[in-house]
Amino acid sequence: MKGGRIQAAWAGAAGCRTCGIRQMALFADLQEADFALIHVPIDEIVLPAGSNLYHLGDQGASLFTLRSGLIKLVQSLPDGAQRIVRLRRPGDTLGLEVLLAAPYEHDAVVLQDAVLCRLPLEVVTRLQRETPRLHTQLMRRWHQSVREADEWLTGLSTGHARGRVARLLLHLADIGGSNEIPDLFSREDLGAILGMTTETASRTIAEFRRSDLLHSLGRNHFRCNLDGLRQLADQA
Amino acid sequence: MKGGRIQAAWAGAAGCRTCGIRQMALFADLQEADFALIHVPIDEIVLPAGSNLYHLGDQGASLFTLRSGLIKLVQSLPDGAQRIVRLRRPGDTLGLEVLLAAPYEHDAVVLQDAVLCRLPLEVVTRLQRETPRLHTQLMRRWHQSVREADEWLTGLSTGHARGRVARLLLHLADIGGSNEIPDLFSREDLGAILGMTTETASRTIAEFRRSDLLHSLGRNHFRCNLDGLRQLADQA
DNA sequence: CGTTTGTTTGAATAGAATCAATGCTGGTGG
DNA sequence: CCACCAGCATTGATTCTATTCAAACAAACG
Repeated sequence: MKGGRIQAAWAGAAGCRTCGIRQMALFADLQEADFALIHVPIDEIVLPAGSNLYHLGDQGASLFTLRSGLIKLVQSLPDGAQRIVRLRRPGDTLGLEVLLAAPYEHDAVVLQDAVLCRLPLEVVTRLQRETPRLHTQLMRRWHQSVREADEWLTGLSTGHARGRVARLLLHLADIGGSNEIPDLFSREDLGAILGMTTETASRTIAEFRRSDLLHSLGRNHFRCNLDGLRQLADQA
Repeated sequence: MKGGRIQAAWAGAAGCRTCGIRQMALFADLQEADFALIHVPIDEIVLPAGSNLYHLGDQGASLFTLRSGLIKLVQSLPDGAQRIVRLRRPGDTLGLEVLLAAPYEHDAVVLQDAVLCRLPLEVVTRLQRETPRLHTQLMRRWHQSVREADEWLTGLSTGHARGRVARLLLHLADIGGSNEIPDLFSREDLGAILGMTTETASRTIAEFRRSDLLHSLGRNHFRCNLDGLRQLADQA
């Protein structure tokens, strides 16, 4: 968890035109002619869970589109504690800050085996210069980051532990589109998302299980009582 | 503080070309020719402290540049509590979300008498379409919002009350460029920024005063011991 | 001058952090 | 195949912190 450099396995140049997730990615609105502007191959990167895509402070020259898997963006506090600031899911873009010549602002750590496309800065800036069709998508991505950040602040960092955990679970269920939450996070990660200790996260989950708000389906895999959680989320 | 509709006093069309704060605002990079693209007058709006620039959920048709004053962006929680999510200072842009046809995502409440320029959506979208010189500034603004949001999450919503208050005070001093903090916030606002009760905010400030970390210069106007605060901020 | 609004302070309670120990699980190597 | 080990997760006991409810105070305002 500490060491972590990029353990990338190059998996060939991606075919953006025929990309299966393009409609949900940064290049969604590009048209046939626009692809001619891409003069550099778009690499595909495969990273195992636990590895790092980039580090806070690195001066990067690439953005990334996450094709599959799950990545956490982490910032460290002065006292050494860590806080997970956002999650990136398939279709999301990582490293937008390099468009402003800024270094990466987080540690990007893989939670579930990830496949990404590496978009060289020059490709994106060129497209940005030549075609207006990238602008909207770029703004959409920025906007989504801001929205998610605000939501984490108000929903996941405010109020009592029970309410925060409940809201996170609902959020995850909502994303997954069912009332099941797959084995994504360690208790430590839960704590780092919610700004509480591992122990409190564990205790709260245990309490939810006893109150039949959660039902274990395996290691950290749950089915949840959405209505019950919603009630907690809205009050506490 | 509750009522609040826009109590705008129209103060004439602003002359963007000769604007005193343009170099720090959204239109910083525009050139002479670009201004010809602005076919609608840019109104100037004056709002007194306590009034509302816009409300969460309003379907807006304008962005705003804050020329002077201070504005808080507030989101309400399901249980009725409020959380201040960001502050906007002179030079900042408000309402970027309307570029994506989204309704305003916060209540924008004036903390210090404010003067703003109202930028009609059509003006900004036209400039965006016709000149590349707006793109960088737009991205800079989005980027700054994300950065600020992340900073609030890690710095102001994590750890003990003392550390959070200390970090906020340092942040304010840093912005002001001195070790003095003017009378900006009520205790209630401090609580809403830091995610704690008014009482805890009050107690913490009182404690800082007793420990000579703060020295009262008036109502809520302080001189602060930066080194002492830094020590608290880094550990707690 | 009384009234309102915001601040401070107090006492009691509830909540979360901390410190420490135990349990569980999956992986490794004998 | 089994025994052991390492890494999480859980649980308990205690301490510390923040919230809550309530009251006193101060300043600002009509």
